[in-house]
Amino acid sequence: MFDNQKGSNLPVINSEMSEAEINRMMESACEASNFLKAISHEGRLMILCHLATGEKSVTELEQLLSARQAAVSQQLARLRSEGLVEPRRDGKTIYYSLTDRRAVQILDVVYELFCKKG
Amino acid sequence: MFDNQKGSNLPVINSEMSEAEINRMMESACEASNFLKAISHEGRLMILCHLATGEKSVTELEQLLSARQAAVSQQLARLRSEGLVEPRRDGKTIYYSLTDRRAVQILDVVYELFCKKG
DNA sequence: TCTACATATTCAAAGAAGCGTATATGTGAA
DNA sequence: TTCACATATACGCTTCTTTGAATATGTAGA
Repeated sequence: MFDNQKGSNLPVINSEMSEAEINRMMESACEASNFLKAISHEGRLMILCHLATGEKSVTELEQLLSARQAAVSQQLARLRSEGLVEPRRDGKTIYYSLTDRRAVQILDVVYELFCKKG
Repeated sequence: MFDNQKGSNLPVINSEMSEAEINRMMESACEASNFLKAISHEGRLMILCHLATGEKSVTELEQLLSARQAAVSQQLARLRSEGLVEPRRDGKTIYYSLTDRRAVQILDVVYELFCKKG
């Protein structure tokens, strides 16, 4: 039903692909699934959404998410280790901001698909 | 850095939002994260990619993924329960196809971001 | 220096996810 | 009906993820 004819730009995967091409594809799938795992967590998703409107301190995020300090900090650590966010220290507080355009692009689509529907 | 000024259509989340709006947003985030969890698995991601080129039988998918029957079947069950794929029986074999345009759209972006880069 | 505050890290416990083996279901053909 | 094939499900096991509690680090100010 929703296949390539319908405006998708997805690759055609066929049996003529070389082993090298298959391997590259598997690697990409692995990379992509790690990325998706990083953002497929309600709290982390909300953090990314909030950061999309500009940098926020950890305390601000705690309040916005009604979550505990340790939890938010851990979620930020995960996002940091995936290279999706970046800390900036100003005195005692640390501000986080998005660093990865991929996060923004996916977020855009996700928002479009899950938040704008009736 | 990557905030709304940069072409993103993400919502501005501010303190003037009503509680109802916040709740709706939390619900959407939950729904979205379930969806993302469903596709953030290397095997399921590959299944979706393969189905993007047209329907495939379970046996075909087993071969394409070099995975065992039970594993593929379980992954399909998960995708089915999320409403992302749909089975069609023809005799003894069952063909799966994509049913959710959201999967295709996300896949498109993911492919763009993870497979087309240098 | 000591204290308070903001954030990070560690670690154990709880929970969820994925996998393999075995078994069940459904279908067509003999 | 019986058999073989395609697929699905159940169950136990292992591994990954998330969380809370406690503790550590880093910074500013007294």
